[in-house]
Amino acid sequence: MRRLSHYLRALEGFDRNGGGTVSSEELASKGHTTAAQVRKDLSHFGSFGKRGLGYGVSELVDRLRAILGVDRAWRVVLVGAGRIGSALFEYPDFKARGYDCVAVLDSDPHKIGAKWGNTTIRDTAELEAVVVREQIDLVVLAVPAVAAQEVTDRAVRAGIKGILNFAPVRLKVPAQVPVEDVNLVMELEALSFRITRGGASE
Amino acid sequence: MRRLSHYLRALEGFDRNGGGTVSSEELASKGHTTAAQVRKDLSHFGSFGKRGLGYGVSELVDRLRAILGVDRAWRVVLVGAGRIGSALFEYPDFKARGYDCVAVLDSDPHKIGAKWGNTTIRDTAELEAVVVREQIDLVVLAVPAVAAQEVTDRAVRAGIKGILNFAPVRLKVPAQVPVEDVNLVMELEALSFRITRGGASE
DNA sequence: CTACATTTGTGAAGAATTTCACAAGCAGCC
DNA sequence: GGCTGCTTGTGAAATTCTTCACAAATGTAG
Ligand SMILES: NC(=O)c1ccc[n+]([C@@H]2O[C@H](COP(=O)([O-])OP(=O)(O)OC[C@H]3O[C@@H](n4cnc5c(N)ncnc54)[C@H](O)[C@@H]3O)[C@@H](O)[C@H]2O)c1
Ligand SMILES: NC(=O)c1ccc[n+]([C@@H]2O[C@H](COP(=O)([O-])OP(=O)(O)OC[C@H]3O[C@@H](n4cnc5c(N)ncnc54)[C@H](O)[C@@H]3O)[C@@H](O)[C@H]2O)c1
Repeated sequence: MRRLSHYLRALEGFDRNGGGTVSSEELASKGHTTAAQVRKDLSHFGSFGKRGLGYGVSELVDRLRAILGVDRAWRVVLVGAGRIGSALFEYPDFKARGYDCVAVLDSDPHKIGAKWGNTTIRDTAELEAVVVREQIDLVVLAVPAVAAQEVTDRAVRAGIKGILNFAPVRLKVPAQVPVEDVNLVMELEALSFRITRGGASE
Repeated sequence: MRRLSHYLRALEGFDRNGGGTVSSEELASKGHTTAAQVRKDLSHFGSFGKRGLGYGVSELVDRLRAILGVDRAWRVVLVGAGRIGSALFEYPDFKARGYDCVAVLDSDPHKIGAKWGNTTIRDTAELEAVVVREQIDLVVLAVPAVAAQEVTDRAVRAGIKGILNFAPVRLKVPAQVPVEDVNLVMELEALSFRITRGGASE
């Protein structure tokens, strides 16, 4: 469920404002759903929250973190030190959420050996070794489309647990390895689709 | 429907390989759905495709382009010439799809006046003027979260038609203005969610 | 022209998701 | 303790999305 992430985001806003509890109504108003939806979603994972009061903010944050798996550190390798790769590498929110970019790989001899902060860009040839030695959980794939499948296959064989893919191709992976695709062109197409047909309907 | 974009992507692969027609079966195998789904989706917009044969590739491409609104050029302004902004600006697939980044704005005096290719970074203060004068359709928002709502409000007032938002906030907009959010942290959370619960289930 | 092999378009069945509605639980107050 | 005012948790209804199944169309081959 994608909405759980939204709830977590919204809750963190409340947390800072000292509030002790939130009602499903309040949670729904952020994160654009209904109160009933919020309750259904949460009840699906257990029943926290006190009747008559609402949900304890910090308790619910902890629960959601556990459900989403953000209550631990994830070790990430970035493959492809290009434009998108560098933007992602420096994005502070990843680290803040426990996604630790412990290695950066590229195949371009001009880039290998360069330093980004304290991190040295290494050769993609080391992928398998890095995954195993550094106990990598996730790959962020920011290589050109033609290279994406090959890198994927090698990462999967090395025992990676999941892939965030920016290349506009559908990766073939075994069913146990989840892939999330980010395709910016598709987002723009969704926009123009919604504009050309009148319906807004977020 | 997000799947239409996938169909278009898949079709373009076929197009180059000279093929005259595709069956719903073939389209389904790429883009991970079923043949029935493909037919339902397409029939919802009219009935092209010949029984016994399949869909004419180039005709279907044209139809999908029209449905998605990619059969025209979209004029885009990029607001926020930071790390993500620069990656997006240079991303060739946007232009290839008809999304033309005709202006780049930023509020940082050190960046204003710099050139990216032939494009000069201008002051965000000019936003309204640019939207009107350059007939901008879409805003790509790549500014820090705190600035996002303000830029949005101004763009909306200036008559923007849609927003692609990279800032991790839920923008308040009138119902006629569609917003697509890109939130990379949420993608990673979706990954770790799927990993921690066993289910792959793309 | 007729039989045949395909593949679409679509109503109907089935599944999944969302909304409704309300009993049950909790805190505060008298 | 016994009301009162809220808010959760959750079956049941409603809605939306997906799959099934098959008649209707189209090209081909004999
Ligand atoms: N730039 C964007 O805004 C953007 C947006 C969405 C998606 N993407 C996608 O992200 C990918 C990268 O885009 P980019 O703009 O950063 O491109 P880029 O050319 O700037 O960077 C690609 C990097 O990958 C490296 N590389 C190539 N083959 C490799 C391999 N086999 N192993 C390791 N590294 C390899 C290259 O040396 C280069 O450094 C592309 O698939 C692109 O379609 C980019
Ligand atoms: N870097 C990433 O990989 C990444 C990924 C996802 C989302 N984001 C989001 O994208 C946004 C930008 O991230 P970034 O990493 O590019 O940050 P950045 O700091 O590199 O760039 C932000 C740019 O916006 C400019 N800016 C600030 N206020 C402005 C205003 N009012 N008008 C116009 N320009 C203004 C700044 O001068 C700067 O150039 C943030 O909201 C961030 O959360 C970034």
